[in-house]
Amino acid sequence: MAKHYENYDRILVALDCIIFGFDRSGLKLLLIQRDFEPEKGKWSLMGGFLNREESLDQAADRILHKLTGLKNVYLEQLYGFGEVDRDPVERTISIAYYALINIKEHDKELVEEYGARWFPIDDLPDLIFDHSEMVEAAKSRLKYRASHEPVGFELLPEKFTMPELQILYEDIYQTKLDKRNFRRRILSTNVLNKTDEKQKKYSKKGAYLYRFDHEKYEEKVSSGESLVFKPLKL
Amino acid sequence: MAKHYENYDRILVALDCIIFGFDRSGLKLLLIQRDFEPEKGKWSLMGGFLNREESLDQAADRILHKLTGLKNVYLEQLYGFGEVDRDPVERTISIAYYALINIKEHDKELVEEYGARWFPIDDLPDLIFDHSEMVEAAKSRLKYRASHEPVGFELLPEKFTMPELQILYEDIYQTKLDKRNFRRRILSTNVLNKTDEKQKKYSKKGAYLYRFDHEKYEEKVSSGESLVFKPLKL
DNA sequence: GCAAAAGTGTTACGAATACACCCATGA
DNA sequence: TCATGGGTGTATTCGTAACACTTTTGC
Repeated sequence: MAKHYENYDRILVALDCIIFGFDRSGLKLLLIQRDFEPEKGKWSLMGGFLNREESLDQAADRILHKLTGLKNVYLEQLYGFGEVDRDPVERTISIAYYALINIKEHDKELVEEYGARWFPIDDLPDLIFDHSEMVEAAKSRLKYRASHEPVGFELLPEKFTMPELQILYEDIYQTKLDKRNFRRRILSTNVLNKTDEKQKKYSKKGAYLYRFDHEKYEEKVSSGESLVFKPLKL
Repeated sequence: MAKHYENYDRILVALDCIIFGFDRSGLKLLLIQRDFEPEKGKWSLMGGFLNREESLDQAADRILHKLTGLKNVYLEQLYGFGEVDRDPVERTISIAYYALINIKEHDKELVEEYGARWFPIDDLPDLIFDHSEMVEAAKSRLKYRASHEPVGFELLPEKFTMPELQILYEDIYQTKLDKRNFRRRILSTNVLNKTDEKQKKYSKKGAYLYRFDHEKYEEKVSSGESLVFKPLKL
């Protein structure tokens, strides 16, 4: 620690958000098209700069809100990217955050205004600066997180079917999972409530809708039960 | 992302190092006594500020070197701490790094010069600012890391005994481990070489010294073997 | 009646755990 | 000779993985 603070460099602190969404066709990322130089026209993560009077978390929230119109979404700090030449304009560091949002709920007008688009996680365009690196880090963090905590539900609507949940996990883990083993393990956590409604959009037979039970989950966690959402060994 | 960079705040970026060491008596942390206001005389992590012309990793390296005299040690970025009022002097954010060093190898004179001291991990003094939070984060990251990769060896001398290795893991995981199960699992990874030397300092019988085989480990990793250093379920 | 997706149980294997005694040596 | 820490093997349990057929219903 320094004796005085006067002689040190003040630096631009950026924040970049990796925004995950999910629908039946798979896991997706929300990207914007940069409308200014450098790298104008190229795809990038939604970002912004830290203001002196807000915390890192608040700044990330603000930036996410600006693009999606959403508040109170799952948002976790990922990593600080700090190569000297990461931004050609000026020395910056960037703290990357990743968000899990319900893809149905974001503000489509805002997204349009920003020239943003959802991309399938396995078919992303080239990104500016070190943003691809950030995305890779986010994917692997999500993998880890999803196998320890029920974050998957952040990406789903309130009611969802088992096949949907399975597609989500398969996309997160990038593997095929066995239907029977998957159901058994997910249901054995005892934090899903089966409704008697059926989702008939995607099949003739229809699939039962389930709801994640936050209270039951919190109960289990606080009673020290180690709840693991690991539908396969990784 | 902003249209222009001019109108944004430049901010002090600090780095703080959680420095782990280990000897027979357990896992330890190297702390310094602040010799300037605010919080003069209180214990704190070793820290410093990011210079414009160095990366975050380089800055962390530099700061660690300044206190320990060591280069090329295990150093991993932990988390960015960014509450508005975390430092009463001026708005700063701090990127915390944690280091695993061989406690025998650091420069004792430097450490003395800084008024630094090793504290047992379970008997730490109060720390300034948000440094206790950083330490907690480092402990849990180390736990995670140690169960997935052989980082424990970073904390040990080149040759070490099974009982020593076990004490280390017990300290990291904060549990007692079964001797037989521990040995079996560690040895089953096949990346330790037994020497025929015995360490007789701590027992009459003496304990065999082992060496970690970096090449064998890299081989296994790159051949896709999923090597797990998890001596118990957590 | 058939195509398409949803739903359901059992067996086998391997990993994790629990557990207690003998060994070597210096004092 | 005895106290101290080092070293060793087996049986059991539990979780994970592999695997195939029946159900429902819209067309």
